Amino acid sequence: MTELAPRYNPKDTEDRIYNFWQEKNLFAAKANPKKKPFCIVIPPPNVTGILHMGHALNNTLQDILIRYKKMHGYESLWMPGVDHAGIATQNVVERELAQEGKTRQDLGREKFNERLWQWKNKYGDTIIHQLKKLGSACDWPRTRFTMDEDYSNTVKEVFIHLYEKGLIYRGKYIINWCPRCQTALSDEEAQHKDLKGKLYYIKYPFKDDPNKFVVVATTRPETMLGDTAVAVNPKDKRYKNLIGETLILPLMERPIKIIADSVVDPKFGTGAVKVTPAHDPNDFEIGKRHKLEFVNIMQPDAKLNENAGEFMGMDRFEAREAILEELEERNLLEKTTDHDHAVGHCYRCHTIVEPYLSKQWFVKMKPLAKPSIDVVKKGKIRFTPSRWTKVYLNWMENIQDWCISRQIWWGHRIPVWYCQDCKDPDNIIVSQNAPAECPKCHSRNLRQEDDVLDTWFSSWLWPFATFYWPKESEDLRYFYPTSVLITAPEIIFFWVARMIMAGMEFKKEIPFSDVYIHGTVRDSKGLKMSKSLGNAIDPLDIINEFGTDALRFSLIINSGQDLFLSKEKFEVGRNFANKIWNASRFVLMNLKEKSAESDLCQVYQKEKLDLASRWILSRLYTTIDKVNKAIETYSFNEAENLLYEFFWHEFCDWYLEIVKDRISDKNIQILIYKVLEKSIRLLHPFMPFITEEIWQKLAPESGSIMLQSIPHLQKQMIDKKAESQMQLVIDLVSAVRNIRAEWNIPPLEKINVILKTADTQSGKLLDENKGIIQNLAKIENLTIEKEIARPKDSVAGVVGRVSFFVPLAGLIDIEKEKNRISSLIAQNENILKNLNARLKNKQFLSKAPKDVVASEKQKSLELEDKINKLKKVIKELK
RNA sequence: GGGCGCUUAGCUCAGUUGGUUAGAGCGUGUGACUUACAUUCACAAGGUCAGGGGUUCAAGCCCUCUAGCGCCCACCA
Repeated sequence: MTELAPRYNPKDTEDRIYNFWQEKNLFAAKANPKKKPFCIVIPPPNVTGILHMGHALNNTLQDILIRYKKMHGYESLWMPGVDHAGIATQNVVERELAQEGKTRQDLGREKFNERLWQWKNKYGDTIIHQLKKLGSACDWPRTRFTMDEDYSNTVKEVFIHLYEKGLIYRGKYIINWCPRCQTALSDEEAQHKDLKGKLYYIKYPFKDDPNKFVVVATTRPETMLGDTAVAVNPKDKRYKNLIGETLILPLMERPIKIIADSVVDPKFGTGAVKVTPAHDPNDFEIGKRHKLEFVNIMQPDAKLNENAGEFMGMDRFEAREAILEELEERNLLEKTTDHDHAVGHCYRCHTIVEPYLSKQWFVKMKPLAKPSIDVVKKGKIRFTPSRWTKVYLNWMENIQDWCISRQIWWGHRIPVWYCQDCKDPDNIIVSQNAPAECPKCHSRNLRQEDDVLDTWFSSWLWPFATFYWPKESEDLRYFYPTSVLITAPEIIFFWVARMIMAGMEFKKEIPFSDVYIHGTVRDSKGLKMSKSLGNAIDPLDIINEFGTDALRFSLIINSGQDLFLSKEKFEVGRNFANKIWNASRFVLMNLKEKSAESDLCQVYQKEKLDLASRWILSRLYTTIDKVNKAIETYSFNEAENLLYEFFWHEFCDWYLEIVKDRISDKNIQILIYKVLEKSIRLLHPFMPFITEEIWQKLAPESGSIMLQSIPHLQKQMIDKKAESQMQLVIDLVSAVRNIRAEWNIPPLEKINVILKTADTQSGKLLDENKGIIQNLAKIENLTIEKEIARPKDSVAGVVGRVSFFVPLAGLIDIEKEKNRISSLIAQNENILKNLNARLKNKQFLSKAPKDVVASEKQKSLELEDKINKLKKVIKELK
């Protein structure tokens, strides 16, 4: 009754299967008091997102858990959504505009926003379609967007709450400024990269004696135009008596004072540091302490402004060169040395960011951090792998205030209005909706804050805002706190930590109990895979060539640490899928008794089963048990290894081969059917498409595989005795095959094998499984003797307590055989020597646990027996 | 400057709480159209577990030092 092609073809099945799931509404979940909830909120991909390997890994992991938990009886919800990704999206649309020769300013805020929405409506679903290609079992009708109306209201609500609590403030500070995106960034959004830079030593002459100097060292000479002091350490003897003296800032010819401040490190550079309060966070603090002037020399696009004198209009790096040239001309550049230092880069466009003085909005983080530190320390939220706990805590304990305002137009506009008539900059009106008038002067001339909020200021609300909080709902009560959050390491600060803080602040509860941090996807050289590096493997290409299940399986089996991927690595998954397919094909081909299922209980009576069947069932249930445990501990690669090993190397390589010649036996058919269908169910969370396709052939009447349960663990089927007995059979077959290969006996040429064992148990066991052994090792005649001399012209081996001989008239080379056996003896004697030394050691005997000692003794006896048998063989070899 | 991770077969990696003779996949070699699957099957070769020191009856695993690689954080201009 086979209907299966000889090869698995993912293209024939995947879209059809996915549609089938969707039509049957199998991804939907809702509050169900009869079941336990399991919920994952998706890390919302950017609306500009295009599926990359990181997404593929991240979402496969989530999908595995969602499907697994559903099949484990949970009400399993995967909440999907998309992030508006302020800067990234605005950049995309601005690039589009640039092609038309326009800027966003040309359009104006309103028109530009219309354009952004148009873009979103046209392209914003791309990533969702791609997630569907991956097989993601998200409850799609719930899909949320961080700029949906409800969601935006939640964001405003939260802003107002924090403002009223005194946790939001506005002020002029040094922030990270991206001159290309022309917006402020948070500390996390400025990524530090080590650059090979230079340290320039510049002479600042004394006002009173232009021939004498103080030399300062700087990496950014252009900022000297904004210097308003030179600072030295008060304890520095070299400069002590110069404190208070006046220098002339070269180029600007401005008098500046030498001041003393203890932050100056006397060991760095010359021990004298130029102070630029408007362009360096350190200097900003010094400036405040010493009431210095704050001279901003830059425009938002990093070109120098009117405060830069003759350098006005130059770009910052152009100015750097010009300034150095001029200093050199004037003989004020003492020297230049190489200097490696970390420089911040915009995480969206990779432009070097500028420390820039500007008025921004901030959230005070320390009060929010405290409860979030506690819940992790108390273990209410657990990180896996656990080492990330420390990373989280370290960041939380040193948390800085969060700059949340962005000078872009795509995002949640800050719900703040200023009265244009009050002329009081501190008169801030914070409100959900546009206020009608100024509460102080009743003027209607109000203006909303231009800035929008950091994208992460909306995504930190994700675990409850997606459920329409602050509205109460059954779903929110049922699914919150969610179960586990799965993400990449670099997202811990951006998102995970902040979600925990938001959860504790607004819901007074943790947002999730587990955080699983997966590795980074790298190429085979270890570089992070990215489009800009051109080293990315496109998951959709892999899906196209190998299939989605192959992509998923290969990714997960390589996960655990960082993943080093190359295209060839996806062959594992493809080959395994094909193996599953063909094993199923074989089973279905031979399954005549479809009704046989009803006889299952009878078949399952252990005492009625042959050894191999007891063995495969024991292996199956052991695997089920271990896979369950692996998933519960987030050891996904371990789970896949277990499944791979069991299905391929135990079920296919041994069991199916063993039963092939008895395939007409009804009970055998039932057994292979049952082992297969249980394996398919257990495999489903990992390889959803192929398992559904096969399931539809195995049990079409039952609906989708997604509605089935993970096979129930039946401990009584785990049979260690059967496993060790079967091992003897396997070892014997392998040993005979080895001899065939060793002596170049063609695979099809039948041979005779004589077993010799005084151990009646082994003898009986092997006799009972004679047929299997003969078949698998292609043996014509297998005879079992209690005592027999080595047959003439035979080679020998020892397995367990059994010797065996293979007569090979004419083929045997006595010397070769002698050497082979001798080296076997030597090998074993070596092991025995170590073992016996241990067993003679009084310390070992007294201190090691009894069972260890006992098993070592047992081993010693077995080895001795084996060596004796081998020695006997060699003796007879004459 | 702190913190973390990695170093195990030619390559990529597993290796639970310390307990046999350290495993897998790929690659390599040999053989096979034996077929549910050549995206297959059988067999094999290949490792002083980065190095030193320590704890222990027992160390790939625990402690310590060293070296190399990688990542993260940090205001040394």
